[in-house]
Order: sequence, then structure tokens, then C-alpha cells
Amino acid sequence: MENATIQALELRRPDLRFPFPEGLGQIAGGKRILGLGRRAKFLTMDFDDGHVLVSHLGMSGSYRVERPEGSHAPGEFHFAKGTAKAHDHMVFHLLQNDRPLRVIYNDPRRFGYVQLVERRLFNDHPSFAHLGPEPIGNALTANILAARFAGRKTPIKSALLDQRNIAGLGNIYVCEALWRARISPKRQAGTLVTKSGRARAPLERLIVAIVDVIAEAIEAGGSSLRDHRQTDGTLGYFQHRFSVYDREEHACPRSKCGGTVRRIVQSGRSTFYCPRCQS
DNA sequence: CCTTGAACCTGGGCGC
DNA sequence: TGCGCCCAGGTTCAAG
Repeated sequence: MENATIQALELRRPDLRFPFPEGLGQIAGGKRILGLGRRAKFLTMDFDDGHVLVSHLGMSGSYRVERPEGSHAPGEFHFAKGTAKAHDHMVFHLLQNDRPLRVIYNDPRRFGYVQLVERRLFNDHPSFAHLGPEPIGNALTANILAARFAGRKTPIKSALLDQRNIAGLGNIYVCEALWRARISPKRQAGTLVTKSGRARAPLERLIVAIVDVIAEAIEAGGSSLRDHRQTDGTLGYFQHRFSVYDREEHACPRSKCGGTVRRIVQSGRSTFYCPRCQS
């Protein structure tokens, strides 16, 4: 996608979760895409005019890439007919190395949204100013989380989903990381911190578990559920490796544990855990 | 400031 | 077949 130019941005409805931002449809006209990025669960597309298109996939959104089929003489490209799918809401018509390319945003549930922000104001934008550190890279340490959790009575499950504490974790990976670290999702976040504000051992384990879960999920190609696909259309396979998520009443996979995975509801979200080995 | 719960919107699965 | 209900990957706002 880098070094592609936008020939047109096709909006196939007026809104997603929110109305498309003012001026989004006019973003075309040969603007160059400098690069793609991510912050927490927000995807970013940097343009050469200093703006960033920020998109969030909500719960059901996805991007896919389509290229013209077959071989072709220069200047003669054609896409397969009838490739538009239900819930294709936004289509980037791109030109890359003189070849056309389509990038399509699809979102059945329309919980996703896009924003257009100036790059220089990105870090001060309300959506991004209060995000916690990224778990991958070297930005996150146990003591940073300890500082955030000190004195907090909220369950550790809820604290990990709170993007102000740590960026980018969703319900699946929080459940999986807590199981790996053998921490009960109901445990109060503050109990993972010593009186002097340092991380206790379980919190140290939790950091490792979070990094491992994310690394393995990326390695496996994501956790796509149901009909969600990667950009080439194949399914993500991390879902086949869940230890507790969506495995209510299954045996806890930890060696010799013998417990049974349970589902509870915390802050309106399902939590899956093993009451036997997570304390 | 902290915490919880509802709202946003659509589709799939299930029981009746 | 159809209807109603519950559930779902997330964020944000209001209220206690």
C-alpha cells in the first residue's frame, strides 16, 4: 500500500457508526499514501498532505485487497465482475506502480468508524491522547502497569480491557493472558501491586503472558471468528488455539489441573476462565 | 476520580 | 417458516 496514490475514495453509504468525516470523499485526486500504521486498535493511513485517515474495525469490520485478474497489456486492467459484497462500505481505488488496486472496508455490524486527523495533532486527539502503552516493543513494563493498578478495586479483567492502561487488548486476548498467568479475572487490580507500588510476581507473569499471547496470535494469522478473513481471504487460525475463550464447560487444558472452564459476565462482557488454577 | 451500565447496529443461532 | 430472545470481536457517554 505504501507509495500508492488514491484515485478515488468511494463511500457507499453516508455513515458507519458515525457519519463519515467532512471532506473524506474529496481525499482522492492523486494523494499519495506514505505508510500504514496502528495505534491500539486503530489503523492509520498517512497521506502526503499531512493528514491521517484513522479507521477502527469495531467488532465486525475488515479490510480486503483486490487486484485485477489475469495478465494484461499495459493500461488494460479489469477486476472480476460482481465482486462487491454485502456491507462493503468504503472502497479505496488506488494506483500502485501504474497498476490499479482496490482496498475495501467491510463491516456488517457497522460498529467501526473512520476519522480524518492532522498528523501533527494525532497525539493530542481525544481518541488517542489517553491510550496506554503498546504491549509489544519495549514500551510496557510491569512497573508501569503497577503504577496504573495501584489502589484500584476494579477487576483485573476490566483493567486490562481499559485502553488507558494498556493499548490494544480485546476480550479474547485478555481472557487468554489471564489464564496463562494463572490470575483470576475477578482479582482486584490493586492486589497485583505491593505497598511500595512495585509489581508483584503475578503481574510480572501477566506481562509475559500478554506478550506471548499476542506474538502467537500474530504468528498464527490472527483470531478471525466466523466469516472474518485475512486480506487474502484465508481464516486466522489462532482461534483453534484458545485455551479458555469460548470454551465454557471444556476441561482446563493446563496439565494436571483438572478444572473446568467457566463463563462469567464482568462489566457486561463474557469472561472465560478456570476457577481451579486461576487465583 | 472511580466504577458500572447502557447505548450504538446488525446478523446468527436457538427455542418455541 | 417465523418470531422473539440472547449473544457477539469495542468504544463512549451518562449517572451513581
